[in-house]
Amino acid sequence: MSDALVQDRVSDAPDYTPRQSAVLEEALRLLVEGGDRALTTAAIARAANCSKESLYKWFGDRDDLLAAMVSWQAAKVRVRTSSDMPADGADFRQRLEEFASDLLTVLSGDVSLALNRLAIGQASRDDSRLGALVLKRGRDAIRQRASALLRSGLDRGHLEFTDIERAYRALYGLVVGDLHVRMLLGDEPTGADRDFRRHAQRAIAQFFRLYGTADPDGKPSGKNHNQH
Amino acid sequence: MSDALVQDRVSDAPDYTPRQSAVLEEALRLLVEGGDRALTTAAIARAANCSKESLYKWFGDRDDLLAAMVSWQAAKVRVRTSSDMPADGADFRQRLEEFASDLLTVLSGDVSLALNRLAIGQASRDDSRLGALVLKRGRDAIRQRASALLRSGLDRGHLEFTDIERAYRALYGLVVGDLHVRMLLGDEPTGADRDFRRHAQRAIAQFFRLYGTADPDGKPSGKNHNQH
DNA sequence: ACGGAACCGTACCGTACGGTACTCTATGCA
DNA sequence: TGCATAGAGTACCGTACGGTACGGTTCCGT
Repeated sequence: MSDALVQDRVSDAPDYTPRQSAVLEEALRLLVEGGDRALTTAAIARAANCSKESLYKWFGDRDDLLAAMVSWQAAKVRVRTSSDMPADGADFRQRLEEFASDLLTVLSGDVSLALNRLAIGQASRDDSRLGALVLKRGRDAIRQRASALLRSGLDRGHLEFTDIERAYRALYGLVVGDLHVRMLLGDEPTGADRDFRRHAQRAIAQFFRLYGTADPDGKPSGKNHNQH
Repeated sequence: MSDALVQDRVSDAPDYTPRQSAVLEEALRLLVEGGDRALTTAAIARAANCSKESLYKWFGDRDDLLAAMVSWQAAKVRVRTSSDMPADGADFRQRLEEFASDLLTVLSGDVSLALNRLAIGQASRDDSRLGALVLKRGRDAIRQRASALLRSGLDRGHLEFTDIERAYRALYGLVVGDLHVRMLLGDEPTGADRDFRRHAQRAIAQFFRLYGTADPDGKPSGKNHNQH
């Protein structure tokens, strides 16, 4: 699946006209402010100053429009895949902390929460592609970035693991915990949870205690018990 | 919030008549099989062989009926809070593994997923209590059980931590990872993820590397770096 | 200046759902 | 036996939404 990265980037990201982008932007605003109930075709047309007929001409179905919203938002959020690889151990650790902090920031964003709620709410409908779309454009993109980072840490000897999937899952779990689902259910994170940088640092520290090598500059320590 | 446990147990668990319970059961079946679209008052009445008028008389509003479904399911799932506390370190570890395995089993259950989807889908509506209800009756109940376990491990010297909230969050994260949200979005866990017992064991092993004392029979080792 | 395409605003249609009212049956009680 | 209450089944109402059709306006190419 990773060998089709470039093709995905091109074929899956339809470029919308400025007008269409504006419409999608208004639709996202409506969704964030009023939830799925506010996201009627009439309301979108009104908010975007266009006619319903144009909506159907530009995006096809209503479901197609929802899908376009996901694609559009995913394209906007697409993180800068920092081209340069981390230099030393301290740098690598900081990269991980940045990733963790970014992850928390993205997941707790208004638009992300609203879109995830929408997709989850429709996940039961068998004809809905929204869930799969969010998984692909959202979570898998995040996993790609994390996996690249983890692999680089492995190659440089900052990390030790055999199964990158397990390492990623632990990383994600330590960083996010149940915060995401709580927020999806409408829980507002309380004071301590709002300090993403601090929490990211703690989570990464724990991650290093599980998968890190003792030496901050590389050279596996052999102390790691993750394989058996 | 923990000092009101018994009161909560009593006042928040309305006991439904057998007839009402049967209706709620049918409603849950409908929800699982057809999603929220299938959960119309007419469909519920038809499935439960009762009249819509009776539905409104028994449960009030439609939202009240949804809330009743959550309460009913939560009461059914209410875990046996194993009265006896773990004996030695091995026993304690097994208790944690059981908790982790149970957690994964519950979260991946049909009804749990359907109800969480329903509540999340409505979390944007400002007048919906479903999200808060699921948080309280579902997740907080789980956290209570885990917290009791963690505290017992701390008291007996199997674990070391200062902030039980952080310890719980790490535990939850290591066990669940992003599996729950993936499933909520409609992703079917692939082969390896289905083996909950194995995964639970691995997660607990990692948790012990973060919060466990070296000695399996107690006595803090001082090797734990979780506080600062 | 003319013709046409794009498109906004609105009206319209069919349908589906939440909620209510009404009729008819059965069961319990005096 | 007569009566009352509960409840099933159904018809009904208002509303809201997805989707389509139509008139009017603006803008562009010729």
